[in-house]
Amino acid sequence: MEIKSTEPKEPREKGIHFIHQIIEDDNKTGKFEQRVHTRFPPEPNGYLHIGHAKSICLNFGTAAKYGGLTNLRFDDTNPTTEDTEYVDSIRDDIRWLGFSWDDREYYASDYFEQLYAWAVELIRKGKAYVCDMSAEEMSANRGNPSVPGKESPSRNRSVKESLDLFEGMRKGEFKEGEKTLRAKIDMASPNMHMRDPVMYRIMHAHHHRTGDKWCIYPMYDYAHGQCDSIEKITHSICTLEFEVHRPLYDWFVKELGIYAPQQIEFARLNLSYTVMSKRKLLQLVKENYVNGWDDPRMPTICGLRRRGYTPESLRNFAEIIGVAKRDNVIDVALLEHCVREDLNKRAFRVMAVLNPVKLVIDNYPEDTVEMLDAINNPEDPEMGTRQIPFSKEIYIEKDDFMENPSKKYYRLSPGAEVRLRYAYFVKCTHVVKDSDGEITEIHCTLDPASRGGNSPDGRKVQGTIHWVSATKGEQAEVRLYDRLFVKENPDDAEEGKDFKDYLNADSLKLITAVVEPYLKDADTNMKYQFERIGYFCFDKDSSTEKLVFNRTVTLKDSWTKQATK
RNA sequence: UGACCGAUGGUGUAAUUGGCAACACGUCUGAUUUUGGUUCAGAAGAGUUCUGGUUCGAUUCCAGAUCGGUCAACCA
Repeated sequence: MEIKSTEPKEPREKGIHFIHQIIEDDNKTGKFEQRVHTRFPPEPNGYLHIGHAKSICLNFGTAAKYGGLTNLRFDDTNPTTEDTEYVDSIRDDIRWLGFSWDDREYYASDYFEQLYAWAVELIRKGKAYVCDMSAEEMSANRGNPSVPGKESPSRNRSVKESLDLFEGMRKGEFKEGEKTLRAKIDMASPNMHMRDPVMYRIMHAHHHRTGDKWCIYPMYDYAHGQCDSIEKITHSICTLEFEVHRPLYDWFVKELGIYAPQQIEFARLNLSYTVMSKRKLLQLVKENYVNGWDDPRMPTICGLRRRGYTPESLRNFAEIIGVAKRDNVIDVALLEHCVREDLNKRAFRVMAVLNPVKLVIDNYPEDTVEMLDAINNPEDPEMGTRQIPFSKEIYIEKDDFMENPSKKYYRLSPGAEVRLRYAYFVKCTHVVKDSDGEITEIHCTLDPASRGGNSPDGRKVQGTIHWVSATKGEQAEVRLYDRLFVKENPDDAEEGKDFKDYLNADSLKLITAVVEPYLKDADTNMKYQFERIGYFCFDKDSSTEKLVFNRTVTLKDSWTKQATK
């Protein structure tokens, strides 16, 4: 007799990505004594976008997975572009996403003194020198990938002289651009970054943290690896474009003989129908194509938040898209799927009519308002029920009535019967039109026995439509957002055009809707589903006189898809 | 052009590290449904850029080619 093995299959996790594989290998060999310590290193010169969210989730998520820590480190080595406004927004965004760096909030500028001392050390070792060349000269002498560069005349000046000049640079004895400190590596290297890269430049600029203490500032390449080293970072995760910088990153650490973190590069996120570069996002804001960094059409974290995205949905998105090294374009439909999935579970259902037409129930008493029970979320009974006022005159969507319906249309039409959600079955008797032939009123009779939405005779109706009492409903401004661009890749512009030529003219539609009275008490922390329409959130522009809702995303709609076929 | 990196359905990511390609999104059917939502059942869609090599066997290893990306700021 065959004995079935009850031995469970090795519960090996399938499909872990290459970065986690590297970490698991390192943990096996003990390369970092089983430590995992990452960092998220934004430059405070702009707002974070969903691409950064991917990186944040990767860094914080990786550390959490392997029992390690993540530092937040502001890469503030260029005082002319950076500002505390950005520091604050970056902190908010990371916290909102759900991650914590505890008290490990660092700044590259915290290490300026140490970086300076190390630079002096490199000069002493003959590995760095003060260069007199201007930016133009330097560029002209750098050569190109196939032509080696020319060495600077300053390259062979004495250690003593470089030391004195570097001190003079720090003391402010030179004008901006007059001198630089350069690493002495190899002007003939096939890697352009190794051709005596600049380590320090002179900038007589006020720094948002160090004030006027310094007039020389380290370059990214000289600062980043050393900051990682000081913080004992194990895996320094960055995007692909820094791959060619890695030899330089390793060079500094090696020449200085200090602790060596490992830089690992992954492919940045690209999303269809949007742009991701800081420069372009800034342009959209500056030139008023959108209303600020947190415009709900922006791919910024604050924009997505205002749009109604939840941290959970973004984290799940980051998880689902994976991490690899090949260039990728993620379909926005996947992002939308992630919010829908999350909002379906948590959104409070309400009824709102966005494009109203009046429906009059002829056999219903004039002055009666009755309260009907409605379920707040069929996915979560714990969210309870509420009452909705019903009256003789109500609003329904224009789309939910058709005078000459097609075969598969099962909403309201002359002679047809539908269910008013949570209310009654109604049958259309006739319509009233104005002189232009526009329908102004739809008349119905209701079946009193169907109160609540079911008929005792067991009769079925195909369609259920939503409605709002004409007398008890509230007006609200509803902002219907759609994708910002009409082109899948706006960066891929035709001759003579640029990404702005592909802006979607209909990315925002403002309408006045009528919503059920419950929403008078709406609040910004709540997520709503306007039944049969989409997910919406309460916008901060709301006031006591005006309710404002943003459409996060529509519901999936297999009807219009079929109807427009 | 030189260095570095990459290439798997429409999109993204996998494939027990050499054992006859899986998952998700999207698309399409159908069922259920007081949301044409959700849920459920199912289908179509790639033979892994190409050419050789190693091997009983290659998406995986090797060589070459092709295509794509990144890099020539005193930006990060």
